[in-house]
Amino acid sequence: MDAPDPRALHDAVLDWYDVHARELPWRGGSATPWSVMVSEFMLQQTPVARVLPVHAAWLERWPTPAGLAADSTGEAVRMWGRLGYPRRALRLHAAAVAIVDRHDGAVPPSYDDLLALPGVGDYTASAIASFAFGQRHVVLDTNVRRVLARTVTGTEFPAPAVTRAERDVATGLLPDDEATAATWAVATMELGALVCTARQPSCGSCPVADLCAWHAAGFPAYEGPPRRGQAWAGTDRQCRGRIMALAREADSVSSARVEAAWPATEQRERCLAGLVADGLLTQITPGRWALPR
DNA sequence: TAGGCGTGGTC
DNA sequence: TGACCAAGCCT
Repeated sequence: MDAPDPRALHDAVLDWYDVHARELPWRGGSATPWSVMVSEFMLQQTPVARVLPVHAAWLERWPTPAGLAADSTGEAVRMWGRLGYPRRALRLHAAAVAIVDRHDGAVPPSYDDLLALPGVGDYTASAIASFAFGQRHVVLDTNVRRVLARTVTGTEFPAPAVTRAERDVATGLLPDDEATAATWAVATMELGALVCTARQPSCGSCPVADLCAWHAAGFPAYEGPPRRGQAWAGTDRQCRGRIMALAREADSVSSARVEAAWPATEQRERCLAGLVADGLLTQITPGRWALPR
């Protein structure tokens, strides 16, 4: 099965998006670049449904990068709530500070300037440049990678890490026109999020089912290397999460409370030290911790 | 580059 | 019911 005709793919995906796009607060003409940027940080590994309320509260409190930059990192971590990976809150705060310092408080439109910000990698820089500024960029997130793996390459899942060949495919498929390219980026992501999903894709209602190489090949099962699992029970991650939950809920936390939450001494001490080293926690007195003031 | 890093929902 | 998954980044 050959790769589908690019124009047919474009037309089908763009037409589908025109009808089925979700209305999200960080989309549409009224969304500011800052709103887009905040959403991209929050959506790194966190589902849309959980991001929505936190994103709204965040923008109400800090409508601009300068507002966040003027507040403490601890407040950012507290507002982050239970989105997970709280270091993202730290990085978003640091990015806001950098935007004030280097870009007069305005989210920069340049991919390179965006990429230089803390917590911004290739995906996030491309996404902000594309979604907030309408530029033409390859936006390769997990959704787009899965859509291209299936429709173009004919495999159920993409490789564990982005390959050169994969990037070439995405680049070759990017529409020439800037505005169309930006819509293509968000439309392919949306298709992956709503239809071409990881576990039970809705091929019956997919606009490109008749163009899809994986479909044409009879849905061959994934044969690549095993995909990375995430250990959880008993890990440092769980321990750190437990401690951070305590710290978010109170002005400060005693060592007795931490000990009750995580009895294993060695691991508890290691995680406490790690959280302090990461800037997520401060030791305010011997045996008492708090979010950074 | 592989592994660490939160949290909760789904089937 | 316990894997698997969710708009990744950093070291």
